[in-house]
Amino acid sequence: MTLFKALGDELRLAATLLIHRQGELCVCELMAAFEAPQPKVSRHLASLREAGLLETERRGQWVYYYLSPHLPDWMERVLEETAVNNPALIKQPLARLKAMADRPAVQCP
Amino acid sequence: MTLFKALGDELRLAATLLIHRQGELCVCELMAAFEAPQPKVSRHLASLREAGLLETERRGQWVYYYLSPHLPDWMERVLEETAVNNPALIKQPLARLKAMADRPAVQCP
DNA sequence: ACTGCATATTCGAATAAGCGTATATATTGG
DNA sequence: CCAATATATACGCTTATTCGAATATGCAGT
Repeated sequence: MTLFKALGDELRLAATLLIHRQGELCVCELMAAFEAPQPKVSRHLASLREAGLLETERRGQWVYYYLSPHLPDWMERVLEETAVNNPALIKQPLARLKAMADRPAVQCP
Repeated sequence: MTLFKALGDELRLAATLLIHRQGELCVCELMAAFEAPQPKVSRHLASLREAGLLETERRGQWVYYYLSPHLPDWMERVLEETAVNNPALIKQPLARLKAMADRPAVQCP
């Protein structure tokens, strides 16, 4: 049961929720959303991946993180409950993400 | 969002689920269930209480811990999901609890 | 091959968590 | 008041986490 330890850090929790909300995000987008230095973001994403929560796909120079499709249903429900009931956790990061300039590969402009 | 940090420790998570399952438990029952020393149990329970997950009621020499009635519904659902999908977490503690001798104030013998 | 950008990793330092032992507090029953 | 039991807290120590700075890797374009 490493789920809760993984979500026990504020940045990791918010990043997970933001990724859940957005489908997928690359490191530089998360840096912008959380105004956090690159190694910090990278490290936390790595531990989320090691915990089995996230998976990655390299696309050009960017590495995209998304929720693991192998996540047990109950864990997805936990994330969903958390997201629905704590919108404040990602409100600002979401705003900064939308305001981000030179965002790579935005799906719907 | 201190919920996940509180549940990030294995003993705290299992104790919370056991209390959720049993309604309420005193410190010595949890010591027996987890075969853990008293200060350890006491400290973890204190941090769960500080996190708002548990409340206490002294009854004679015993202090009973139970899920806070003020827990937001979504947190209760998270606990429920976790309990239902991770029965192994409390299986042995539950067995030891039932096998416990001189258990104080058992509701239904 | 070289440069620039994105990401990952390493390193040492700082901080926080957790533990066991010892001690303090509360309650009960003499 | 005293002894016994249950629980809480304080202390020092060990181990984990987290961090920033520096460095390494990987890909793209020239």
